[in-house]
Amino acid sequence: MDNATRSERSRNAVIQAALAIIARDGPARLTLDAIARESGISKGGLMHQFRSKEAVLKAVLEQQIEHFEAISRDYEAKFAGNHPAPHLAAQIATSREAAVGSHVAALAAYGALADQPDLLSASRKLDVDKVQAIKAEADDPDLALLRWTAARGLAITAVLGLCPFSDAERARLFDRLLDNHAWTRPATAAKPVAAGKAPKSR
Amino acid sequence: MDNATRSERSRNAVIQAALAIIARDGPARLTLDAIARESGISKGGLMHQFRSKEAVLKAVLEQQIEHFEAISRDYEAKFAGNHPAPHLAAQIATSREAAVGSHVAALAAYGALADQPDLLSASRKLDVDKVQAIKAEADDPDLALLRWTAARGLAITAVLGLCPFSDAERARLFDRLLDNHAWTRPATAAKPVAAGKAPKSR
DNA sequence: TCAAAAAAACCGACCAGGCGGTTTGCATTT
DNA sequence: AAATGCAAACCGCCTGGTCGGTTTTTTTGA
Repeated sequence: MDNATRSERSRNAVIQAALAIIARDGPARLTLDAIARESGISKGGLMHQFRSKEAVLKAVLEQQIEHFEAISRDYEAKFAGNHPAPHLAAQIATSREAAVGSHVAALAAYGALADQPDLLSASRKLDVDKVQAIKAEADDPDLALLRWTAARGLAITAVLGLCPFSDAERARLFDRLLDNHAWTRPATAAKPVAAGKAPKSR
Repeated sequence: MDNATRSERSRNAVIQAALAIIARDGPARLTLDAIARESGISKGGLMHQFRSKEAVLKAVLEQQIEHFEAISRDYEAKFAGNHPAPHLAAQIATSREAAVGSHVAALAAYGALADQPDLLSASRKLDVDKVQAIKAEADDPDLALLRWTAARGLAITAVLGLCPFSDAERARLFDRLLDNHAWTRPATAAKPVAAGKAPKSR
């Protein structure tokens, strides 16, 4: 087998093994030996592909981020044009996916955050862009941001097992968040409540 | 010194030490030896007061939960009577406090969640009650829940360092969440979007 | 074209340090 | 004198990471 694809295969097996362990046993049991065992690769091989455990974590996180970025892109494409606020809708829909899927993503983040908080800076950076897009397209930017935040909160709490809502209730709330004409800007509120920043021109 | 108060003092010192370590070094560095060192109590003494590390974690979490419960009660008292939705307002205000304070609370939760997810069930149980109260007092229950969720999300992401907003922006969003007359129910939406559950009588 | 050599992928035993927890012994309360 | 609170040395396990050696692929150069 080709050398490059060999490495690729191994690295991939490692990432999948790590995700499986996190999903099955929790982030606390994600050890290098466990990863080696689960992936069928020896520890030496594992350490050849990833210099350290942190490197493995990083790869896992990047994979998960890319996974949800892809979903996000799909929704963006789907909503573009025929939706009054496509970016917002796409992000809410993506959060909904994160909330229902196997909760691996944030549990991985969890494990990472405990040791290396900066591994998540990448994710936050992506969020900044999305926030920009949501603000730009919004009639009432703060309202849009809050809808996004609510969706985010719903997803994170669900993944972390902190969500006090039933599945049905959560689904209903996501629907409401997505239902654009349930969120018309109240006539009285342009409302930049005292907060230094000058209200953006638009 | 009295025996009971001596124990009390020690237990308290341990909890404070644990919080200090989490805030300063992160949850990963919260070891029994570190707690003993930081609190000035020997490891033997520590293990005499707490049977295991899990017991320490539990005590720390309970302390933090009580801390925010107290804040919550204060706001409840403040808003009761003179506010159209006192419970909701109180919870949003409490979340705001959590977002600005030192981020110890959720980092503690973090450390706990990695090993013992059930330690947080207490917190979730309290949330269920709050959700009930918010629903009961609301004109548009789902809207109220979403405002609560948004506040929650804002707080959690801030604490975890995942919030893409600036401090000023976050403050503005909290203000908006609290501003009750910016959240009138849209005329068109009673809106129980298809979701099995019959709309509660309330 | 094809060995030979270099490099890359891989293996699995090994190790040092850190960790949660125990034990033994002593001082102070009850 | 019994019990409680505390001290400090100690223990075994687990974990991340290393190391010498083997196999497989790639490069070299005659």
